[in-house]
Amino acid sequence: MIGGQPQRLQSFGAHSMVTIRDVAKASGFSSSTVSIVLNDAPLARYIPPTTKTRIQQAAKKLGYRPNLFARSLRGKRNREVGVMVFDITDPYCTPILRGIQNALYEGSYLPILTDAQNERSRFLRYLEMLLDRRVDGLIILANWLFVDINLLADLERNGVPTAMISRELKSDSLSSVIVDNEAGGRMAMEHLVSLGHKKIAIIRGPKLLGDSAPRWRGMKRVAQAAGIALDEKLMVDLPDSRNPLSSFEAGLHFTEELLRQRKAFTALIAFDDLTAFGAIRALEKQGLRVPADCSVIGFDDIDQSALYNPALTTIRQPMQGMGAAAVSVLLEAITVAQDNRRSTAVHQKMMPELIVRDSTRAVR
Amino acid sequence: MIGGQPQRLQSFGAHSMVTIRDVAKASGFSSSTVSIVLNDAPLARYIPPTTKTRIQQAAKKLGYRPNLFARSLRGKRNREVGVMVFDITDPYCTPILRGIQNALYEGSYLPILTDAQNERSRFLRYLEMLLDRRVDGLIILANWLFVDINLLADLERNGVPTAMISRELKSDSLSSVIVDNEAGGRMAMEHLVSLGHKKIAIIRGPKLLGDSAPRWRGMKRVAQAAGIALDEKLMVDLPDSRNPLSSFEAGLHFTEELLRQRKAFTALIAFDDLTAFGAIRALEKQGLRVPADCSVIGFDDIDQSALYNPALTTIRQPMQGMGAAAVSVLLEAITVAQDNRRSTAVHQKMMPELIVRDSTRAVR
DNA sequence: AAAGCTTTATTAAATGCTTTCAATAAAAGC
DNA sequence: GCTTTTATTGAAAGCATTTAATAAAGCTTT
Repeated sequence: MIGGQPQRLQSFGAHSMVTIRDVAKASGFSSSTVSIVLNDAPLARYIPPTTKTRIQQAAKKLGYRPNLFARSLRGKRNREVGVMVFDITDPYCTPILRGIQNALYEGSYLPILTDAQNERSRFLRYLEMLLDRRVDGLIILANWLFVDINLLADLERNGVPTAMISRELKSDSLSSVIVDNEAGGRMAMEHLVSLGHKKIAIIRGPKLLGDSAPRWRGMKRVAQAAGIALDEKLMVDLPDSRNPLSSFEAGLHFTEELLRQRKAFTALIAFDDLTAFGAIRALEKQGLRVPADCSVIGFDDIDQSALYNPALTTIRQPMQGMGAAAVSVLLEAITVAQDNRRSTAVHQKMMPELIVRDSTRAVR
Repeated sequence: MIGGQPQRLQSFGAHSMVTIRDVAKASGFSSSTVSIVLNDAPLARYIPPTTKTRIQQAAKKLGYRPNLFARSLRGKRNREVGVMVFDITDPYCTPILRGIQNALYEGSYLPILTDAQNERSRFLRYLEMLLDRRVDGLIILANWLFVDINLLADLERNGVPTAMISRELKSDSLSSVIVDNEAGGRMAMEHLVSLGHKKIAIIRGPKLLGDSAPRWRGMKRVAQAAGIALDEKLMVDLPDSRNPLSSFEAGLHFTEELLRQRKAFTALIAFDDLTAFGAIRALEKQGLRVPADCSVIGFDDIDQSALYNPALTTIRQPMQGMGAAAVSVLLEAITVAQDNRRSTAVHQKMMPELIVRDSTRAVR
């Protein structure tokens, strides 16, 4: 036989360069047929089983793997999704990423992860890189403040299907998945009320953050309904700072402030778990025991809250679920976009859950 | 004009389809010239500035972005790196990911993140997907047990430049970056010894884990040198289990065991920070205060250790640095591979650092 | 000043690999 | 004998990069 291919060890070297032509040659059919068979394209209907198996076997023997560059070049899709995070060190991200990962895996998509490190310029640079790569879609984990109007406009303009997690959106081209913050606020307050607390300190979120207001609203409603007068002196707002690691420091600082005022309180609602940790640190520093002298409740239920000392009572966001939900919304949008239909954005709100642990207790 | 292109709004839709031809047409040169100019290829030397600027301006005006599929198809490189993690919820990962991300960013590479969720099958599937995508390189964060011989062989065979973090390797095709575990063990023990502790409990790592032995060796050496007799009764090994979240539970459980034996100890060295948290929980449950009644020291310095209650004394792994180091080793290997030179693996060992916080104290 | 050689400037065409459309050929059905 | 259905394929398209080739201009040399 002239020009016989040398036997080659399967998959030696960099996923060796077996092309569709090689399979064609080896099976005795044209590359068109091979492509049709291997992709089970519509035309495969006309191809007899014998041919199919012969091609499949040849492909297998050679260890053929289609070149995805070529495929994407032709087919305009990628099976890659850009996942943009503002600060990957934020423990809030991790379970969401897990959820995203997992859901993408089901759909055989791969995530390109970018971590903006809270820098706007990085975010934009990454956005550019991802669009250059023609990702099929974008998931944005807006765990930070400056997802402003301009940014949203940029995102809407690029026309890539996009789902945003943790930021309430009205857009009808960008989808969103958020937790029901108001319900969460209610739950926190209800829990404390049910334990008999009346003098409740509250560390509210930064004004600029969309989560802050609804949580506060939820708390207020419940307090009102229970006939509890919330004391403005027992409340602070976290600053609109940009460093989330400082949540802890902020909790520490503002709790110390509250203590300094010597206005008594028996419970404290923190904006999130890290803030709660800070609050606990401050209380213990003063010699106050949690929960004996003061109950503390957080928000999020990040992984370490269960391990904290004391284990933290908190409002759990279904983070993995939110990640998964974002993916499913996105994949839907992607298929719609691929059919050139205009997709309409979905806005999903998920229920939080009260997790009672050891940092809250009935008032004495 | 027959068949004239309809005017199309710039960058409308998905990063519109401006090709190099369009730039060629607009600038009045051929696509070859455009390519040469825009990439500053060797031949650009012969191209006069006037031409260059004309082309650049045209490219800019049209908002031309080269199609990376086409480029990768031709050039065989991707500027994507696969980052494989065994369990993204392990807090140990996060700072490493940050380090990787950051270093890749400098080199204009993008990471595809895969989270094997401690399942071998997922890992293999992901490996396949990444190789299909012809990533330029692979970074593997081996923060879990079963990176066994077979797996390593698989990795060596595929021929893609690879750097492994946190697993000691002898391979001369796979590079590795690890912490100097023995030094870490020494530091932990030295610290306790310097505080006057003599009765020291130790929760060692799982036998199967490469980190365990050297850490233990380090501790032993220091104890020996200081004339301290380590009591086998005060030691346990973590089980070779597969769920890392159970680090905490394991710490809790084994510390309770130790306490049940009623063998006195004034300090405890935990295999890692999560184990230390568990140990602290167990001690406090018994009414023992940390560090007043017992000092506890961890290993890793994950982010939450500073926030823990009490703030944890620990041995810090330079996690961001390790991530960055892995990237730099990898990028080096990638360029070598691209020149078709045979790359030789690099094995880097980084120094840990003692971080003294509030969980250790001089013995009474 | 003509011929020959370099250097400069530009491009046509080939390459990378797959998918898909239109076309052909053969077989089957009426 | 003519239309469908079945089976297969050539060629085009997708887009950028690179090589080899061409063309023009600039220098030497005799």
